[in-house]
Formats: sequence, structure tokens, C-alpha cells
Amino acid sequence: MSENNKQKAVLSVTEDIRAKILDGTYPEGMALSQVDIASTYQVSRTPVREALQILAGEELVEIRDTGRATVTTISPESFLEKCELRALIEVKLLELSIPLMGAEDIAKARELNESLKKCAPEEWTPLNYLFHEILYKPANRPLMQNVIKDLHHRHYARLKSFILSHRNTPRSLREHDELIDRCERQDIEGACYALESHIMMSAYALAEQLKSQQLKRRQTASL
Amino acid sequence: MSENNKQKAVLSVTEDIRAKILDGTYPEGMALSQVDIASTYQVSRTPVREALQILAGEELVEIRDTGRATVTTISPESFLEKCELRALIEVKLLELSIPLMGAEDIAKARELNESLKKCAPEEWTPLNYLFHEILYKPANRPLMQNVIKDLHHRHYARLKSFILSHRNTPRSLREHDELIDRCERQDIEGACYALESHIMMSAYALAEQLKSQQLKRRQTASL
DNA sequence: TACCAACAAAATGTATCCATTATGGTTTTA
DNA sequence: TAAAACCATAATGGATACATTTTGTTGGTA
Repeated sequence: MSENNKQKAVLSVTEDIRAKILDGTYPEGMALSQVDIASTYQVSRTPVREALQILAGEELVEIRDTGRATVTTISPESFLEKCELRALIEVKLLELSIPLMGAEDIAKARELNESLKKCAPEEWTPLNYLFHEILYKPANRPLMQNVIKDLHHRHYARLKSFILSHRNTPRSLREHDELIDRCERQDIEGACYALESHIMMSAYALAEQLKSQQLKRRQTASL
Repeated sequence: MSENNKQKAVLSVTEDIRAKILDGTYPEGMALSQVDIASTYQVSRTPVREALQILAGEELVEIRDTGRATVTTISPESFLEKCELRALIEVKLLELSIPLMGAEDIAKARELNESLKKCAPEEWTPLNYLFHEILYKPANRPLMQNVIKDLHHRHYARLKSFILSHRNTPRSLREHDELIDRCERQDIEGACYALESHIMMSAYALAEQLKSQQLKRRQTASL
């Protein structure tokens, strides 16, 4: 066979459920029954329960004291605060990075932004993270970088549909270009300010969308 | 009976192992065998496995791809970076808090610092966290506050023995007093600077101790 | 002595079984 | 009719049994 499919059940189940939560297949609030998942993946409940604990630790599912697991919901308030945190840390990373950046880092960033300009909508979120990752790498702060990665992957990724519908990517790309220019000029203050705006502007817009959608959903539910 | 002892096994096992890791009963690198734990708590391996997954999510234990679980180790580098992150977020919280502080917040902070002056060594870590928590409450940033709480509880607490041996608490208490004064005077910049020094100074001292102890331990091990 | 193979012991991974608890609908009663 | 009690169903929590993998040891060979 071409590859080794014999991965531990816990891992593959965890990965698959995580992916389905992130891409919206399992929507907010959906009940995750151990027996259903077990029969879906043709495994026993034992690995399923461990997978749910792992995902609960990632705040993707919530396990109530009755034992029932559901997909967590994203409140506009907590989303905004996550963006604030993201901005705080990313600005710090950028501030530490800029003095240590070499020409090749700038070149890589430009290259990635070009890829972003041409990429399919599906690829946007991961490529966007890679772009930011390159900018922060010189700072050499693996832990902070990891926090950012988590915020991007575990949380931001769940809003992909919003991001796509918002269609602010052209502006994002322009802002990326500006950011790179400022880095190249070693304009730390300007770059940090640009980055903070870049993050928080889209944050407010997305939070508004979130709010109005949840309002709509609640109205539909009460019919 | 005075209380309901019938808690779920997963929870009580998780809590107990967590406490033992934090207080050093289970030291860095110690192997956590499922069967041993199960027999220790008189439960089957099923809840033990879930508990280990939860603790792995908290980065208190590491589960290797062989399935073996061990208590995670704290490298001086990662400790310093955690302190940097802590300082970054706490300074932000303080900056947001000060303009919203009332007289009763200041009073509470003073009160807590007085308790700190008189408290037993055992009580220092949790009380110290409470002191900081009060200062950040007006900022109304539950998520950031939670990150800070985690950093304090899950990580800082493991260094209790170092903190005690370091005996820098008198200076800490003076710094706390100064911090409160600056808050009362609405001296945002000064307070933030004082807080950052307060955190990072002890961070560097602790990191040095960590380094020398790990060096000593490695030398002893190689005998 | 150093290295490798084979085997034995121990630990983990998963499935299945039973006990307990929560849930939803039905019936009963005020 | 509305609310409370009850029961049947379904789901979770934990224990046990078995399969698989890992690890350590022993014995043999160069």
C-alpha cells in the first residue's frame, strides 16, 4: 500500500472531528454523541471519549457535567477579545522581529503575499497564517508563536465562511504589502501600527457579521 | 454526610494528579504509568487515560507516540518566554484597568497585600495571584485574565519551591505597594513600567536558579 | 567485549459489558 | 388545562477482557 493507514484511532478521530468543526460541517451547538461518532468511524466509544476530551481542551467542544458534548459557540465578545489578544502578541512579535529581519525574510514575505493574491479561497486561511508566521519568525519566540498559531487555527479558521463572504481580501493584501514595505524600511512604529489596524479592523467587521448572523439565527429558531 | 464525595473518577483523578505535579510530588520527567495510577486511585484505566489526555492538553504531561506519559519539564528558555508573555498581557490589562479603578478596588488591593505580608509560605502563590487578579478585574477582559490565570496556576505554581528559596518576597511586597500607589495616582505609564519590572526581574532570577539546578541535576545523574 | 536476534514481560490501545444517570414522553392529578 | 410524577429509552461512566505494541533481558556470535 502507498501509505500507512494504521494510525491510532484516537488520533484520526480527533483530527477528523476537529476538521469538521473548523470547516463548519459540525456547526456551533451541535450535539456530539459518543455512540454516533463511534458508529460513524467504526470504532468503539473508548477512543471517541478520549478524542472528545482532547477537543474539549482545545475549546472546540464543551463537555457539560451531564457528560454530553457539544460544539462550542463563538460569542462576538469573546471573538473580539481573542483578536485583541492576537493583536497584542503579534505586534510584540513584529516589534521584536523587525530589527532581526534579513533581505531573504522580506523576499519570502513578498513571495507569500503574491501566492495569496492568486490562491483559491480554500487556501486563504492557512496561507494567511504562513504569511504572518514568516514575519514573526526572526523574533524567536516559539511559545508566543504557538499561541498565535492556535488562535489562528483553532478559532479564526472557524470563521472561514464569514471571511470569504466579507471579501475584504483585496484590502488585506494591500495592507500586507504596506506592512512588508514598513518592515523593509525598519519602520517599527509604523509597521506595528499598521499590523494592529489590520487585525482589529477586520475583527470589528467580522464581529458585526457574527452578531447579525446570530441574531438572525435566533429569530429563525423562534419561529 | 457533610459533602457529596461521589465525584466522577475522571475529575478527581485529574485534579489529584494535577495537584501532585504542581506541588512537585510528581517531579519533572516522571513516568506516569496508567496501571500504577489506576491502582493508586482504585479505579480502572479508562478514567485514568482520559485524565492523562486532559493534563496533556494543559501541558502538564506529555504523551509520546508510544503512548507513555511523563510529567513535562520546564526549560529555562520556555519559562522566560512564559514570563514575557505574562508581562505583555498583564501590562495591557493594567493599562486598561487603571482608568476604570474605583476607590474600593484600591482598598481591596491594599488589603490583599497586607494579607500577603502575614501569610504562610504555602499561601503565597494563590494569594499573589488574587492580588494581581483584583488589579486587572476592571479591564473586563475575561479571556486575557484566564490566560494569565493559567500561566500562574499551571506553570508558575510548579516553581513554588524556587520562589520560596529565593525569598524575594519582601521586595515583591514593596513593589506591590508601589504599584498600588501609582494606580491610585492614575500614573498609567509608571504603573505599567513598575509591573513589567516586577515580573521580569523575578523571572530572570528564577530562570537562573532553574538553570543552575538543572545543571546540578544533570551532573548528579551522570555520576 | 560489542553487537544482534529472539523471546518474555509489561504497558498501552481498543472493544465490549454492565451500572448509573439523564432525557423525553406519557399518565396522573390538582 | 397545566404541572408534577413516573416510566421507558437512550446515553454516559467505569470495569474488564483481549489484542497489539513496546521494552528489557537473555543468549549467542563475531
